[in-house]
Amino acid sequence: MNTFENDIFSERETLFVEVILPLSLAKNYTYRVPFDLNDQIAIGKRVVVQFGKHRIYTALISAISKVPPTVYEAKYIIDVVDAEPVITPMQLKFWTWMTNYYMCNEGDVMSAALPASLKLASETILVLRDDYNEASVLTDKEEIIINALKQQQKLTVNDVSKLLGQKTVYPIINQLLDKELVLVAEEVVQKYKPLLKSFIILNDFYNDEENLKQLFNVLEKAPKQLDALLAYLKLRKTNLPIAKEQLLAESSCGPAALKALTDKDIFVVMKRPVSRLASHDEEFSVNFELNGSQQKALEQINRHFEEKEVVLLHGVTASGKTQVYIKLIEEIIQNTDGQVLFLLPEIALTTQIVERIKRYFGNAIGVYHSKFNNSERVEIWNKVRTGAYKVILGARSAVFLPFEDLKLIVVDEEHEPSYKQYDPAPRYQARDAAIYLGYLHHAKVILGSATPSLESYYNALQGKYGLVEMKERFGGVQLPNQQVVSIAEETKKKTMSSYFSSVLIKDIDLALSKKEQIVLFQNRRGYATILICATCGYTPKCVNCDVSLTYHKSSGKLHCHYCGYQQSSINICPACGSVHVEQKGFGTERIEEELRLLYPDVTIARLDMDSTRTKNGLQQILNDFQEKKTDILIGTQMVAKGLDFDNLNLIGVINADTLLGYPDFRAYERSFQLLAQVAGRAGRRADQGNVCIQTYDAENRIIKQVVNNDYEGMYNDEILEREKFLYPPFSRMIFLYIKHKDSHVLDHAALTLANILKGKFGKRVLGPEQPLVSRVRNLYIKQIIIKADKHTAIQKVKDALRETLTQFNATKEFKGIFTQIDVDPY
DNA sequence: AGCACGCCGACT
DNA sequence: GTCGGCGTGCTC
Repeated sequence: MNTFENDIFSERETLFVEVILPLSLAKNYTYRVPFDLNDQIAIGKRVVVQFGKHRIYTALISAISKVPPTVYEAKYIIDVVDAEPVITPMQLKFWTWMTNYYMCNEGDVMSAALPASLKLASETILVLRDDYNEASVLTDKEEIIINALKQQQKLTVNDVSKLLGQKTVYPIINQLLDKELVLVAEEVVQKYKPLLKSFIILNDFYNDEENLKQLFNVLEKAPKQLDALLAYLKLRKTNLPIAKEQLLAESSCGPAALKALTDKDIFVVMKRPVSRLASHDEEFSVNFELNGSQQKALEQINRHFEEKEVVLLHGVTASGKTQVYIKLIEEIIQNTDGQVLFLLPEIALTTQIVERIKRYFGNAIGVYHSKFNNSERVEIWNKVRTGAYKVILGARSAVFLPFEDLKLIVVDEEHEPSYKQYDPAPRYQARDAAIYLGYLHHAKVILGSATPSLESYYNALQGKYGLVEMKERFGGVQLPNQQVVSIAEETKKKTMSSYFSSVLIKDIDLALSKKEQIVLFQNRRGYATILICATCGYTPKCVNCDVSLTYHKSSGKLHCHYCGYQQSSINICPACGSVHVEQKGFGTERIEEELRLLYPDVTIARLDMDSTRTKNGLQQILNDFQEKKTDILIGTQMVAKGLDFDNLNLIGVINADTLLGYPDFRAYERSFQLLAQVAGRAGRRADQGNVCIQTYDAENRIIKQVVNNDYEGMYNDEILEREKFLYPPFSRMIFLYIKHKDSHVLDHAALTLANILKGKFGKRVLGPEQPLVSRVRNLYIKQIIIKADKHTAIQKVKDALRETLTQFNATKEFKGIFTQIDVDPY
């Protein structure tokens, strides 16, 4: 770079950079580059810029130009943060695609993609001026600030606010600035600090044999120090750096002796950054054999990969898909230098599958998910970038990692709804984004599921994806024996014991007698769903949202699951004064309680969002179950995901109807997937498992298809419905949410907007409708749906929609209206 | 996302 | 009068 031409270039040219700010802004901003930074800027590097009056942000350079902006004067960038770009050109392409496809802002994508620590924090800081003039006349408040500054050198704006006990402090600060008493210093803090560890090195002087001998003589009188030296010399033979605590552990000396040696300059302490991540040094052990159907599946996948980019692996539960993935990954990392991305639903990442894969790939594997703290995430980020990690196991956000050379992407449980991000923007579907990421890297993509999403299966049948089926369970284990129990019938015969049918009770008794474990599934957390007054029908509702409050017995409070609002429970109906307030509906907590009454001597645990809130809560509950400390585990959807227990042979579904009744075109597909997934947990080892599904609607076709393991039947029925009503995969959907605090203003705005859109897109526009929850956090919500059939150019629709919204938002009448777009809202 | 500016009601 | 609340618009 240091050619003669470049030097001229860097001194003479005035350059401008377009930057992405980590904010939800509709466009990017242009800054001017000071001459002395000219040779440091590059696309993908971060720069420090001032944005607005006082805020300092780290922005990312997305383009460099020599043309100054015409309508405004660009501010200078303050500094360049990185020596090398942190974002690759490939990642920027990926961001651009995501911005366009999901109709969000580049800043949204940047916020989602970068670990928080790579975005620098800024705080506006006040300092006393050097030439501070004591003689100035001060108001009381000014004096408070000045005195505080004298004591502690610097204050943030926030500090001042607290100090004075008032919110509006800018006028006062401005006065101080005007009087030339204080200065505003912007301090950008790098949040990420590598973990430093102390290492001990012997002063080079003593590497000389003679000098070392003399040292031994000198240390005769200090046995502890001598011991430390001997331990050091012994450890040094391993040729590994010697950590301070390691030396302390190896020798009988204490920190005092070590300090003495350091003070005498015999030892030198060096601080070096080390990895925060526990490393797994186990050897690769990949010598397992695939069974016949797995081997066949592997061969078919590889054959499809010769001509197709994406293959759908449809394998029944417990068919051993994971082993097939492992072989595929192994082929990549043994034969190439490339990387593999293995996507999993968040919940599955904390469980056994991760352990299993770690066992095979040891140190070359990185795990990335939301429970890691920032420092850990940056480390993983860097290791992906340098190629130290060959395999990355991650939840949906792992698609943003800086892959160098991606060769294969595995999307396990590809039908999982958790691959979709709902809030905030970017509202992306990680499975679909992964396919695009694969396209960018020329990597192959494998989608795996026992119950593929209708779209993926449709794409496979259409020949867009390769299709590979595995219909045998691993080790020839039979599919569980599934039975359906009609709650209606048992209620009539009065054979129900609270929520449990006589059939389920019998099964539980049998399993307990055989010392087998049981999982009961209820798709609802909390104790009772709602409280209802038996006299007048009053139900307590959330003050901010249009939903009934859920009663949680453990806290004794009513909770809103949408905004987190809580209030104490009621015994007396506030509407009519009646004391007959009853609980209606039942969640996991209530089932646990009822079950304890029936089985007082049995250990029962509960697995749901409430019982796993703490960091290790989930792992603890799962470990207890694994170690057979728990007999019965009651859980929500969480129990359906990726759990694999040897001794689990009975699964009870308390009430399958709650799933089926959901007013959504995907309700049946989702119910099938969930029930099949739950049922698949039973009997994964030698014995045939048992599944007992309780329902009011025993004749429902989905229930029958679940019992018969009839995925194709479900697919055929559903795909006809989808075609008839023009739902995906026969159309593309865009949801538009319109929000405002006043319901009348909202109604009017939504209607107007819908009419504008109908004028442009005709009958493809549906609504405005009232969504299921029509008010959240004090904002009323309306929904407009755009359904574009397959022959519509979706990009044109998006362009037109964006234009319409820009115009709409600019209309005076609709200024306060808040719109949100969700592309592919599923 | 912040933060200033402007308008409005409340209170020393 | 000033303080604080909230709505609105802007940031290269």
